[in-house]
Amino acid sequence: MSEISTKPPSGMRDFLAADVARRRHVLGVVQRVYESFGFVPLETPTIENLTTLLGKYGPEGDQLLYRILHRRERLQRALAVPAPTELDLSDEGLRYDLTVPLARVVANYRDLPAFYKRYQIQPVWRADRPAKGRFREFYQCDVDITGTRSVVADAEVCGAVAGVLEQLGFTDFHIHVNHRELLRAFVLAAGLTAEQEAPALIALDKLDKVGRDGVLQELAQKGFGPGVGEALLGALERARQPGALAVLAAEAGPFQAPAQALQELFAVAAAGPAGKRLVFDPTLARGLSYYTGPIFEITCAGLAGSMGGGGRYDNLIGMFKKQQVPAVGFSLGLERVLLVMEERGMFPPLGVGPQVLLCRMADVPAAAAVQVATALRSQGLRVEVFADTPQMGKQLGYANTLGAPFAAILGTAELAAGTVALKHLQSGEQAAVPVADVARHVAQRS
RNA sequence: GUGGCUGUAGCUCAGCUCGGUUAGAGCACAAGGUUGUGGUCCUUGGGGUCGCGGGUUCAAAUCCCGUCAGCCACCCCA
Repeated sequence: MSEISTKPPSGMRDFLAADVARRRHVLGVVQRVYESFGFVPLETPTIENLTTLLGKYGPEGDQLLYRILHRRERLQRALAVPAPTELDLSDEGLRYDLTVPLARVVANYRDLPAFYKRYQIQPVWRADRPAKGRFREFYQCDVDITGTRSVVADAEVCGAVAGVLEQLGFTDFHIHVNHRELLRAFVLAAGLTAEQEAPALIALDKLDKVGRDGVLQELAQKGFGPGVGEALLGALERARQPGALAVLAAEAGPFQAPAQALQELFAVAAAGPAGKRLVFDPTLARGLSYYTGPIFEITCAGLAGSMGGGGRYDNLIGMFKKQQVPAVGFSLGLERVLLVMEERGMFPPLGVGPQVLLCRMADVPAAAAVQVATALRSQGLRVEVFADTPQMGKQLGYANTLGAPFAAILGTAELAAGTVALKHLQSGEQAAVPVADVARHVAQRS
């Protein structure tokens, strides 16, 4: 194959007009709802220094970073050393999420508001293996609040994403909630060490998918004793029972503080759009290493992964400056939302392309057609001028291809009368309409 | 990272099991069905070194090996 591949890189996509319209529809709702919560926009560079990105996501995350090669002489120098490593060859990478860039920004601009509420809608890149609903370039829609440990902030970020999904027409999503300290308490109570926490949590996260026996099997494979697995699972299953959170919150001990924190979160969130969506899920773990408190994940029937996730990360900003700044955030995955909406046909009619195709006879000067088109556009119409003058059948056929609802035909008779022959393509009805009245006619028939 | 499936025209695919005349269909595209009217219909046409490389054979889209790419399910994530 000597031809150059015309496909976009693996895991990345082109968006044609209809795709862009659907994406903009969702993004418009996201932006409107986020701003209604008082969040202000932020945009950061595509590229960050590797020192900013590395060590924030855990080892799996570092592995998935897109790295940018040194340029020119620096690359030559780096290649000259024996057995150069990734770190020798690159100094920058594509951003992996929007949370770490936010942490950098908060650490960098000391005159930001004490309680900085920012939203950010930008693409991120992960060198992951592509799958259904998973891409290497995808958009995240983040809301975060820095500078406060208040449960109000936790409830507000949940409320913002719940508000977005409701505005888009979702009725069956849930926000699973857990607490990192609660998880740790369960693991320690079952007799595991702190180092065993991570692998144990990964196994537990699969409870819904592989079932009780599957989890026990995986725990056994990882070298945990059978008693340990049973103890852990038993405790978590009890925690899943209705009212269990209240029991945990009532007992003095390591479970009390995080359980009370979650109770408070549920109580405050109940007053907002997230209220009826929150469900306590003691098995929720989440992969990113920077979470410290409550953690969230959005699930929706029929979607394998999650539509979004988030949590509290009180130590991340402190990695960029001496002073610790607490923070909490939530991220919606645009393409996950789009995937479900497409499968369910949740999009309203989205106007794409011209409303009117201006067709002209061969004996009408091009300038006259452009002049009429300009007049129509000043009425607020989306108008395309057919560039050439083939047979009228060709021009109308093209109007069909475009999906334009109207064709405006301009011949010498219409030109002299100051009208167009306005044809409604679907009904075939056609009438002589003064140029000044076209927008009104289009509005009536649309 | 693990397991499975699929690569034939711009798109969706048939043909492959049992190798054998110029590799097909539908859709899309273009021209025409007479020159100011489309969507249906009819006719005609352009377009493919059958993903790539190697092997077996007189002969490979078809059988074998490798490779690349895509898809699906796990894992993980948004």
